[in-house]
Amino acid sequence: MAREQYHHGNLREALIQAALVLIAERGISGFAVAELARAVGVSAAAPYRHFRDRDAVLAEVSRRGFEALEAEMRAALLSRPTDPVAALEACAQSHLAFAGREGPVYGAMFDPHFPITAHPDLARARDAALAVLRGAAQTACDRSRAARRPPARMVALHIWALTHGVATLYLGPSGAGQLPMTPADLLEAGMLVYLQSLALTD
Amino acid sequence: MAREQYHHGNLREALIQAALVLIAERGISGFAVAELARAVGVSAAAPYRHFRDRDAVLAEVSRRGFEALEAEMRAALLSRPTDPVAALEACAQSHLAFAGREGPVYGAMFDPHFPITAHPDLARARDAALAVLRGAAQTACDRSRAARRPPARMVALHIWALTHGVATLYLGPSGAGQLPMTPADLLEAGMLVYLQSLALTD
DNA sequence: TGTACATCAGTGAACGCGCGTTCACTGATGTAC
DNA sequence: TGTACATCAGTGAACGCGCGTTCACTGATGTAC
Repeated sequence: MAREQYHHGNLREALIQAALVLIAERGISGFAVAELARAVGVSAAAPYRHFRDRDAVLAEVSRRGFEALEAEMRAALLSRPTDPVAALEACAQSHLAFAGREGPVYGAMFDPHFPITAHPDLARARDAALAVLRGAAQTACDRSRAARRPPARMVALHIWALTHGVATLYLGPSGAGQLPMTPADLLEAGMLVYLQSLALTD
Repeated sequence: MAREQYHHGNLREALIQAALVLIAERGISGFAVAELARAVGVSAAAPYRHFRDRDAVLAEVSRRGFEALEAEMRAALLSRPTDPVAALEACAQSHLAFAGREGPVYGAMFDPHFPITAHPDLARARDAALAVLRGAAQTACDRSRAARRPPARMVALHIWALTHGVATLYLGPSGAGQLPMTPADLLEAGMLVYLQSLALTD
C-alpha cells in the first residue's frame, strides 16, 4: 500500500480506483477526499493536483459509470439482433443488472443532488447511454403495427424511467425483500405489458 | 422566533415543522440537528428529549410524508369513481405532483440509504400509500378483458416504479430541462401505453 | 555527455468549520394530600 | 387553599470527530543546448 517514490506515477488513476472502493464501502455521502488520499497513501492535498474538488472526483467516477453502462447495454442489444422486443428487454435488463452490481456508483450516477450542469462531460456520457436505448426503441417502433404508435424517444424514456424506478426502489439493502418477486422479474413483466401495446409480436 | 418561556409547549411539533423547512432549504444531507435546534431557538441538546437521534427526526418527517401522499392518492382515486383507467392515472399523477411539490421531503421518503428496517412505522406508512394504488389496480384488473391479465399487485408495482422513476429522473433542479415534454405528460403517455394492454377501454 | 533550468507532482501544516451526542444540572409544572 | 415533592423539559458545556481546501514549500523529472 505504501509508495516508494515521491512521484506516484499515475495518481489520478489510482485515486479513481480507490474512489470506487470507497464509494462501495461508505456510499456517496460517506465519500471523503481525505480518506481517499489516505487509501492511496498520499497527502490530503495531493488529490487537488488532479481534481478541482470533491465533486470533480465523483463526476469522473459517474462518467465512467455511464460509459460502462452504455457498453453493457450495447452488448445486450447486439446479442438480440433479430427480435426488437427481445432487444429492448435485454437492454433494460442489462441496465438493471448494472444497477444491482454497481449499487453505490449507480447511486452517484443518478444522484438528484449532483450539480450535473457543472459537469457537461457527465451529462454527455449519460445521454450517450440513453441513446443506445433510444436506438433500440427506434428499431422497434419502426416495425410497430399499432394504430397509434408512440414516438421512439418516448418509448425509450418510459423504459429508462421504469428500469430506474425498479432499480432505486427494489435493489440494494433497503429495497431487498419487500417484493414478492425478483426485481428482474418485475421489470420483465412490466416491459412485456408495455411492449404488447406496440403490436410488435409477429 | 425567540421563546419567552423555559418550557416550549410543543417542541416536538415545532421541530418537525422546522425540519420541513430545513430539508427544503438544505436537502437531506444538509439537514443537521444543531441547525434545527437553532431554528426553533432551543439548545442543541433539546431535540434529543423528543427524538432518539437524527435519523428519528428524518423518519418522522418521512412518515408524515407518506401519510400525506396516501391521502392525496386516495383523494385522486375518489375523484374518478367510474373509470378504473382514469382512476389509476389520477392516482399516479397525484403521486408525481406530490413528488414535484415536496421535492426534498420526497427525497427523504425514498432515500435508498435510509435504514428503514429500523423504523417500522415508516415502512408501514409507505406500504399504506402503496396499498391505495394496489386497490385501484385491483379494481382495474377485475374488469380486464385481456387474455393474460397480470396480477393487480404487479400492476401497482409497475405504476409505482414508473412514477417514481419519472419523478427522480426528471423532477427537481437536476432533472428539469432534459426532457422534450413535461414529466406529467411523459407519465401519462407511459400509463396509456401500459394500460392499453389490460384491455380496459370499454 | 553534461548541465542549467523549467515544470511537474508531491508535502505538511494550518485554517475554519460544523456536527452528533452525552452529561450533570436546573427551572417549571402539576399533582396528592 | 396551600405546600411538598416527583417529574418533565429544558440548559450549557464539553468530547471527539473529521472534513474540504489553501498555501508556501520541495523533491523529482525531463528537456534544451
